[in-house]
Amino acid sequence: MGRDRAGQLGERMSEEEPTPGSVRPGGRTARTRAAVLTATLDELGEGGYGELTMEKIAQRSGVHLATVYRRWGTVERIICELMIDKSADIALPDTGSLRADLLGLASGIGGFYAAPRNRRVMEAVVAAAVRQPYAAEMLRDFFRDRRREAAVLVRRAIERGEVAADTDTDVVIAALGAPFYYRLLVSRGPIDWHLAETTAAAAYEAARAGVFRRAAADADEG
Amino acid sequence: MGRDRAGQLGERMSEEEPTPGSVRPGGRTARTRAAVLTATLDELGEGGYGELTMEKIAQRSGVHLATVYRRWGTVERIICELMIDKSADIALPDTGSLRADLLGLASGIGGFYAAPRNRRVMEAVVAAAVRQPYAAEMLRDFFRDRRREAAVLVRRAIERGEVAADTDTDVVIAALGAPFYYRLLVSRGPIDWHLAETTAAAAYEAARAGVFRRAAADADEG
DNA sequence: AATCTAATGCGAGCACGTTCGCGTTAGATT
DNA sequence: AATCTAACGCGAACGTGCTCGCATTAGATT
Repeated sequence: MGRDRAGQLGERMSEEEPTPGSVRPGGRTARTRAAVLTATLDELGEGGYGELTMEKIAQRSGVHLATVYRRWGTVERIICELMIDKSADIALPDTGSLRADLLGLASGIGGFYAAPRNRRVMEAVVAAAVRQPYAAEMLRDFFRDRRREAAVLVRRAIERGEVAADTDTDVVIAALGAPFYYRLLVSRGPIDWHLAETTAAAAYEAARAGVFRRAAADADEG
Repeated sequence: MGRDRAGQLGERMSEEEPTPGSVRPGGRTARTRAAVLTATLDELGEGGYGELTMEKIAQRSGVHLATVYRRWGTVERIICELMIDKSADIALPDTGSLRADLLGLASGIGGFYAAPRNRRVMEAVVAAAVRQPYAAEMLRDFFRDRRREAAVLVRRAIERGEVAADTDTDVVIAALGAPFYYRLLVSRGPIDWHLAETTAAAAYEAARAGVFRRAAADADEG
């Protein structure tokens, strides 16, 4: 694992100076990394992104401030690495019906963000993405990949004939996820079971109605 | 004056010392305010939230840095005020059918965020909300109010008998809005006509199917 | 086990954001 | 029009975030 971390995070175009920690990923370096990421997660759990500073991370982790700056440079980079690291794989169900699969995925997402700590990490990543371009790229790519993984649910439904063959799988998954992030970032309410249930049902009904077909958005009505 | 500035810039709970600009809102004060908000909007349009600083705002607006600090204290407060100020009323259609009304509202939202400048303001507000509690409150309340205004579309549909009487109007509007903010903040792609069309159709089909009813989320199927 | 050097610890120094006190301006009041 | 004072302009000073050079440590290599 981790034998070549070059190009792992931000934009490293010029082939100079490997990121500290990328050449000797063993023993001490790994401990430092773990200590910093753990400390960051704890700090985020307590105060959130607004009160997160490099100094607090350094103090809590026991790693020297200059070391933290050398390896990550900004709190945003640490947050990005933390998210990829936590990358809590939300289980992809396979029940045999799209409706149940979507509900399972929705409850997985809901369960994940019901934990305040995970919610804080997500908030921090989004805020970081607004401020730093590389964080925005990371966020975009990360979620694109996750949607691609989840798209298999819809492909199976297509094979079963539950939804139209030209259904845009990515859009279905995006439609399933969107309400959670709206609740998380905009309306800022609790993420509960009702949200998961409603969201899954809405995505299902829309998909069944052919709303997400690639060819025509509104094919079967009127 | 200036005998006791305690608590001026922070959270203002205690009934002391009015915010600068609130006592004499006329002439010069109004010009200063307008200059700062305009400058902030321009700065956001160019560099985004990440490169927004009090000093840039002061320089571009021609207002002295100390004055900007005294009246707003943080860029986040300026951003909040800017958003409330811009409060670009997205028109609420009244076509006689829920489907067309939802499509009209969606295209209104889509058209608004298709402008990079408006998109940047929204991004900044969300980022600000993650960092500062009062910005989070403002954001939550602001969007709650806007959803309430838009809920009339759904109420009319209920009266016409298009959807169930116990349909949760707020949830319908939230479902209509969510995909835009997901696109805006997470998947970070362009906000185009197709998104508006798909989103409106999805919300409509789900509402028709009874997904958003208050009593039971999944009433009419199976 | 001896050697090499990436990674870390340490503290000084720099830069920038932020605050403060005081004098001035201009809108409001009489 | 004379007076009052909130709001503003100005520059100095403060604090914090961030960087840099050097010594030390410890993982990797032979």
